[in-house]
Amino acid sequence: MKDYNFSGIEKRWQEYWEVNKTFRTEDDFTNPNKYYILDMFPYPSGAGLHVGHPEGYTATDIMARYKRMKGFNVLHPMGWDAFGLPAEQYAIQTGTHPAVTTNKNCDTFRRQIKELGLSYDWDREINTTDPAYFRWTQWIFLKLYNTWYDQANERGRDINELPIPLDVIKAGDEARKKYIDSKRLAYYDDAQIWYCPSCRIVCANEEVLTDGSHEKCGNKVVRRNLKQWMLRIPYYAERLLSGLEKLDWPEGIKEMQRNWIGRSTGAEVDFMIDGHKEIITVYTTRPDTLFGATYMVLSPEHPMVAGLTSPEQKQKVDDYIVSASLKSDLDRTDLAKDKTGVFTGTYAINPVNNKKIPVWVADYVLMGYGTGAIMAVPAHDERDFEFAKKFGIDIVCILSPAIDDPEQKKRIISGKECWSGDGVYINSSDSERQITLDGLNVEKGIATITRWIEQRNIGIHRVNYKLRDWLFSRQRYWGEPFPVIHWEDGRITLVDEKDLPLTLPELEVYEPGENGESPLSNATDWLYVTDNEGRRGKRETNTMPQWAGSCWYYLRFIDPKNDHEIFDSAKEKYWMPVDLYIGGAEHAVLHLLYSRFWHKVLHDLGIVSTDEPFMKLFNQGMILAFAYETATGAKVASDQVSEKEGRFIITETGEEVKQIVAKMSKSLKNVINPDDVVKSYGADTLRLFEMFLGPLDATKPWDEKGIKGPFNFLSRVYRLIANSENITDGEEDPEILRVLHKTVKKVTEDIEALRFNTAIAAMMIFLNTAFKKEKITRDTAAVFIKLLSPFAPHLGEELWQLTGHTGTIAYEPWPVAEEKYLTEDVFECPVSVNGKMRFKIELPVNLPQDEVKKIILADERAQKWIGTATPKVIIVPNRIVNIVL
RNA sequence: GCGGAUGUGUCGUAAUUGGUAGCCGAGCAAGACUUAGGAUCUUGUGCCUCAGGGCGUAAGGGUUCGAGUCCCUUCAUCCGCACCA
Repeated sequence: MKDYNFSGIEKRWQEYWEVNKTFRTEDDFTNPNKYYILDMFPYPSGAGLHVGHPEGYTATDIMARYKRMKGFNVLHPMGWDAFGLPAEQYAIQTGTHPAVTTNKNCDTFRRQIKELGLSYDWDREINTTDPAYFRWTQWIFLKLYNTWYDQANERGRDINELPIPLDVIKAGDEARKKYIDSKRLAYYDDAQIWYCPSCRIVCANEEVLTDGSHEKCGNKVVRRNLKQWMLRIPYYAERLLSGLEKLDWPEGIKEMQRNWIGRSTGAEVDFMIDGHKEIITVYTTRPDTLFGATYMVLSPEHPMVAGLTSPEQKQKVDDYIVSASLKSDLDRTDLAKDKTGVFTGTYAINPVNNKKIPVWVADYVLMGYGTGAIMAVPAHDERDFEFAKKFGIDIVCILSPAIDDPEQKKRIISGKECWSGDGVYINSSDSERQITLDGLNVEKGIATITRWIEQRNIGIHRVNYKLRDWLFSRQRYWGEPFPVIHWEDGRITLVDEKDLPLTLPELEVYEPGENGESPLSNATDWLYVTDNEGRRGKRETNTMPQWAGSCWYYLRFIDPKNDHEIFDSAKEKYWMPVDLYIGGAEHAVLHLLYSRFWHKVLHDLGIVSTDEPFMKLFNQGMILAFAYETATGAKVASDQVSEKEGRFIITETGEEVKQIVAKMSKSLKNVINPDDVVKSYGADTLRLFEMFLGPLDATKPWDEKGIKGPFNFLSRVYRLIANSENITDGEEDPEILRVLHKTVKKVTEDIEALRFNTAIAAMMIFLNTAFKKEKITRDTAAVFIKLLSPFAPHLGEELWQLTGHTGTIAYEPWPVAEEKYLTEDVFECPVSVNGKMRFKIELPVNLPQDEVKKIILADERAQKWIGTATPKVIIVPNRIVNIVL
């Protein structure tokens, strides 16, 4: 009897696929059914794969193989997001060129991935660090630089089509240049940025955690002012928001993107300043509460603070601004902290009633949002309420809350409690200015006051977004160089398209400068350039962030070897959009938002044909692992721990430890390497196990004990089908046929819905049935092998060959469930009494209801429950019968 | 605090979407075959039980002939956001 020798089988078929290029994708435009299925390509770290990687990769692989068998032309590629800090850190420590480290890591990843039997088209492999690739990343940067956003038409356009206002033209060349620069999607400017002194790197807002630490290293970041490249993503905020609606993405991810974009509607309102000529414009979502505005707050960074501060208050205000600038973001945003602020000594005039209200400076108002100034309505805004209470500012209630509790209502109206909900306005009239809101509700109030403000020309309806300009440069070596030259006369030019790629120079030292200069500033030969007129210039020394390469890689897979254009547009039209994109939820906002942004720009420029890149997105859940810690919290490596009578002890010392479930990480010493699993059980078992663990999107703990289930299953499959004495050529047993076709139906539906765990369970049920019968026909075996092959492709190929077929199973037609085997003529009808299942009775399918009733009521088991009563009988045809007493 | 999700045996999970709760697997127990088994094959396995049943899907309430599934309240866990005016 033959036994399941997985390592031999897997090696043989991996070689077969490699030699025969089984999974090479042709750009066969005659097949209208294309399927582009994509994994989030990995950063090839030095540690190699962990078992989380194969989860998503197996899911897409099953789908890809299934679609091929369904006759689709499938694009299923893999590549490397290979720029990044670790290789550069290693270079700083050892002097090894990051490219060397990167290539080594890619080799490891490629080997490991190939050992999982994933059906990628390796001819399309890409690497973001390859100049042939980043040439086009730089090319896109040129496009961003040369694009402006036409707000009227809501699309990006070539910078040469930018209309220049007359007054700018009159002001001369310099003004014209400035104006154009102010409209480009990519611009270079002083930016207040976060800097991580430990990594010596500038961080994007989104790389800084709430507690003010750098997400990469955990050390505290500080504020710096540096010249930086920025991208004007907020121009696309509205389209990034509305575009979400037609996408088949998890609701949670869409919601996170919506929150990140942070659209709000309200109004900008101008306030005159008592004794000054200037006007302060505030942004508010509640213009209806103007009558309750009892003070105003400017952000410490607001440009008008200095000018408005009275001489008596100057010292205090200056001190406050300095102390605010020294605060970390943690201190500034921590809710537990008391609000702080100082009075400027100046008063603004409330436009609805001409009342003077004090102007304060406080750091709870952020310069980066709205206008950096607010009107404060303590009675109807929690933050203002807290601030007003602390500093003894008036709290004027102008809205009677829509609540029943009379006590609470009293507190709110007297200004002792804050109310931000709906209600009816009170004290909100001014006859002189012809405005009244009294008696209205909030919705009507906002509409009324906004109209009034606009009519009086003191403000305007306004939509605001939290989304900020994207800080796009890093003081690093191992990234795409910007194709930019800064000339001695202060001008900036971009490297010509035909001179791309601009490659990285060789360096001796990778260490960044003390003040955050990039290591590239040491590359003197590379750095300095002179143009035809003898003008001297210096190359941009910043490099692009890691997001750059991953923003558009899905487009390069379409035509990865094209050396004269980014991709062939006929191929792009055929393959785009990505039909299914699977990856971790950690990229919910950044990668997916940035990609969508670039894609929309490219779409506006006519470079891509679709408005959105990823039609369906699915997040695989994280795989957690057991970890162990001692009473003092020290982590103990999993392989040093053993179980004894339900307790966990360190094998060597006998010390008891606690078992916890946590994210796999080096520090917890609980990372599981797929190589070990492949070695002991084989890749097919690993694939099956990861899919069988639970729903693809659930967070699941890795418990290797369970791997025996899938392993036994595959062994049994092999023993049944590989041993020819079990395979017959006669008529199939009707029960096997019925179960087989049920399995075909179930597996097909489950794959389509990404429910691989239940698909596997269905195949196990089939096998249990077949195993009991001991024999199956060749036809049955063929159908079952096809079902199994996307999940366990090596075994699928092997059994396909052993049952007398030649070549690969990868393009064999997917089986179809035949209805005639699915319908049965009798079924076990459950009978419940008062909703509780009591017994089952065999009934013919589609028996008329009165017949059913007659049979059921005559049954002695029913009689026992009914007794003398006259029951109501509810019949759900072919499903259940309920007797109600 | 706000937003999203989840809660079912000892464990991972399943349930034709309002119709038999616990499929499939792990673990455990008993047995068979074996020189041996961390192999293989049977069988059993939610809890309680006076053996007729009773109780069970985080807790409580509701709608329904019928609720794991729908509605309300509460609790717990996870994820994201967090002074965005």
